[in-house]
Amino acid sequence: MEYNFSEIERKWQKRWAENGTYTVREDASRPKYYVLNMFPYPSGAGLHVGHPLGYIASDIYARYKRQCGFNVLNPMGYDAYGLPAEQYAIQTGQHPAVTTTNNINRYREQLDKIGFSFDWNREVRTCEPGYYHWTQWAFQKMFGSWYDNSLQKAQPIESLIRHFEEKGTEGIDAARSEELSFTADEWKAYSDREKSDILMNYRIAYQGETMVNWCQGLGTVLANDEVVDGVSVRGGFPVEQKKMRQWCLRVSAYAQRLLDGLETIDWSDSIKETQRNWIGRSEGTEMVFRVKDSDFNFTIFTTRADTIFGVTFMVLAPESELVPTLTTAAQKAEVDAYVDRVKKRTERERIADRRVTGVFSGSYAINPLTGEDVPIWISDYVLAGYGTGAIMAVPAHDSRDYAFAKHFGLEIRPLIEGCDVSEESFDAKDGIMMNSPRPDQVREGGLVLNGLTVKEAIAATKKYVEENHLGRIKVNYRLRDAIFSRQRYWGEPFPVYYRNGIPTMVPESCLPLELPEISEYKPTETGEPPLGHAVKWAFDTKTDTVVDKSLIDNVTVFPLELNTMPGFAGSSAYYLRYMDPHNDKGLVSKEADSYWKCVDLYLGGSEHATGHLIYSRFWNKFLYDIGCSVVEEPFSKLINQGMIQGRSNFVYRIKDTNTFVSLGLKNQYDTTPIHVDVNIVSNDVLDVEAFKAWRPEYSTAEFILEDGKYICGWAVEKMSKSMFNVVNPDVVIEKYGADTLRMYEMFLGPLEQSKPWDTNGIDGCHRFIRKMWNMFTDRDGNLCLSDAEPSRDELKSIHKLIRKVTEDIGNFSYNTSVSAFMICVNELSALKCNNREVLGILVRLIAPFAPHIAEELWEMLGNSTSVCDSNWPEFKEEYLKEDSVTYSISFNGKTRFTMDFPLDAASDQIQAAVLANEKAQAYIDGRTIRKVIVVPRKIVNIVL
RNA sequence: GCUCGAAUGGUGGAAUGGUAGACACGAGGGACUUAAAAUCCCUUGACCCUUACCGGUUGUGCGGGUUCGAGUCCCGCUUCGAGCACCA
Repeated sequence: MEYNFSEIERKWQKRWAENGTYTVREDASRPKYYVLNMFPYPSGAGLHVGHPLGYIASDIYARYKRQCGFNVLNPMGYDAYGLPAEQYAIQTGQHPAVTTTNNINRYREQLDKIGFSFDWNREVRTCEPGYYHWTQWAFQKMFGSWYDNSLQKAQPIESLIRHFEEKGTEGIDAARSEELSFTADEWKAYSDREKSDILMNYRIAYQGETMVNWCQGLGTVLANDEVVDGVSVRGGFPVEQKKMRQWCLRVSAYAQRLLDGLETIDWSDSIKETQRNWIGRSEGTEMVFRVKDSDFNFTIFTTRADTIFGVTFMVLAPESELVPTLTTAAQKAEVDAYVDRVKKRTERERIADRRVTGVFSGSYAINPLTGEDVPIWISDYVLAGYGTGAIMAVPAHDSRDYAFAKHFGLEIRPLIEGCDVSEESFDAKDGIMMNSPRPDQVREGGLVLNGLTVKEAIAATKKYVEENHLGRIKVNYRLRDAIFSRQRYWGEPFPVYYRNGIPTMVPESCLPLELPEISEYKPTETGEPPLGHAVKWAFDTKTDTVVDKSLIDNVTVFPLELNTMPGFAGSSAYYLRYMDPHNDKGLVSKEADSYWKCVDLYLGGSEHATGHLIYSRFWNKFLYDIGCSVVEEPFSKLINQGMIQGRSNFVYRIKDTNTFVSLGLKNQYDTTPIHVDVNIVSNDVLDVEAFKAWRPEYSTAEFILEDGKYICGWAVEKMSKSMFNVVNPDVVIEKYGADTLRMYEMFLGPLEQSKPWDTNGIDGCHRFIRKMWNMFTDRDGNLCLSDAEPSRDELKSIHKLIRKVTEDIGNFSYNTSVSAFMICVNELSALKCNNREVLGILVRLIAPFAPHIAEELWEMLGNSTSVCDSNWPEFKEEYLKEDSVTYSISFNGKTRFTMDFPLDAASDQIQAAVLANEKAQAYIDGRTIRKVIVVPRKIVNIVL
């Protein structure tokens, strides 16, 4: 029987589906294991060979865990809302739901061919009402919550209202947008509108007037992680800063917990570091500066309190609320002009042009330690959104302050011994402090830092500032709240209506609030988001139903929200939904959640480090606070699989001809490299006939060959259609089968590393699979197995494999385990092994990697159950034991010869035997032996 | 600028401080074959010695160090990649 992979693979894929082999249920008698991939956005281009890399890796792990006796949850679904489907809809008028469904079907078809162990009964699609019901529900819960800093936990908003009614803001430590202060009586006197506005200041999902990243090209606002270098990640359109009323999520409230949580999870250092950077915790001091000749004072934030004696000016952000207050009449015109100019600049221009600009406000602040007057300047190098939007400038020890001081001719006062500030500032946090003013020059009990190290000086200043009530120790975070509205159609609608302008939640019983049909996917003429086109988009509070907009009377029928939620909304809690995907009473049942708890192994690309992986950690922490998720961190182990890049091939056309010259000879001609479809190139050899047929203009092409072949050049580039380097897994499966594809993708290199797809090595994997197949059958293709006792060599070989593969899967080192399979099969072939027991072990070991052939062979071995339900083979050390051990004998660390010793020989016996050896004497040759080192089972080193 | 990674043959990549280059590709040679494909066997870091065998030198980005012994550990660089970035 020949190895007919297409028939075998079809047969088993069908049988798995029919038998529900991968259906999983909660089972308290078995330990659980939850494996998850980041679910894909089903794009129109379908899968290329890079997509399945992570799925294969996690499928191997899932299958392995199952064979180890775990009840494994390995689900798959689709992140179905997104911009490309909507952009396509704008162009073609095709409903995004239609294109999305088509794309999903295509993905499913491709995925099924690879032989994954997904439980498709648990599939989720973020765009389905049954799913986004719970996205909307979570949003409402966040709206109905505030964050109590003293408990470090989300609380129901009702408890805050109660507190306001009893004590006003007194004694509340809440995460908030702005510091507010009012009494219980004042609270009670506020109008509904005012109360709503005040509560927005505390809610976890809130509406706020904030600076947002507005992208004209996409017609929507974007989150910080969706903007890179001042342009949108999708489309590369310019992004500007604009003040808009938007829904936001108070992610910043969770900054410290998001940071602390990193210590408890098994993620790569680089991802953790990226998240730490993004959260940007910075420990420093807030100091209050009085304004000269005024009752006014303001607060600055600094991490270098020790440099207080080097302050020679202050700087405010142009957007700072302090600017109008601190600008003197004389400076007003100049300041206004400057602020105006800054406002007009887009983020992009600000980044591109970093020339020093600024203007003097006319006012002076008083250094709280020295009493000295320092001028207050305004400049856009200070950001309004960070710290207090105001800084104390120390040009000697901060490069930005230095550049500013040089430009405007301000004083630069060095504070660290031996530093040279004539050319640049000395920013390093080391050295010995100097130049503190003498105690008698400043206020009584003045601070002197001379002679201290920078670190000591920071601590001493902090202490002094606290004790003298000049400010306080403060921790700042760079992490901002997430902007949660998008002016787009293809997303979750907000379950919100506007009761006389006050945002109000539709009752929970009305969820899901379904996305309405619209006639056009563009913004309306009045600039409203696309949902402005929806006719049936008003909320009737009498009947609790969605009704026609024409019925809006603002008495019982109100307009519904026109924004939709961003992409990360639907992907933030999908892992919980997989636990209980058909539940219509809740996101996830208590039982399912307490059984599956959290994702044990999560695989996905590192590009989600500052987006999805922050948002879903935040989202889960919130659900944990309100008792809907049993663990605080959703993903206990994370592996970032690398990207598969394209490997492009080139042909070289001689200028102004239709003649192509092979790589090795191209230097003899003047040539232009041209991308050629990698699918008509094999091992860098061009299929000349296929090339002629590829494009009409090449039908008459001529070739200059080397050794009768046309050799193509190559380069590693992004996998993309325009480079003709996209490889479709279907094509590979057609030619080699899914098992070969799976083995080869793993063999390509370490999972976490990015690497180019290179078909050159795939034959090796395919040969290996055939070779394994041939071990089970004789020359005529008949099954030929022996029931004899396995030989010692066979057992040794197979147990070496058990140990290696078990160890490698644990480390996700799949490329080395594929090698181990090859070695073992070679060894067993050489031994002409056809032993039923040994081959049974081999089949069980390879089942996670190449499940189709494993099932087929497992059946041929006479088993009636799926190999998925077999046990993982047990490793026995005893089979690896040898009679003797070969030692390398080294002299001064250089290996000269080898010797065998009995297995249990003691080191002194070994020493004696080596020294008695003739060869050893030749190397010693009269020199004194200083030392003899015996490394058990490996080496004897004689030091002369 | 700060932070985190990485660097090994023609290529992808292996190596708990202990024989560097496993395994695979490619290349070269051979067997089988009318021929090709497929399959199998041998060689394959560089250099030197040798008719051949045997052998030797050198070798993991660069420079030091620790060690009997370093691709691996320590110190100092170079280059590449990633993240953050007027974040005070």
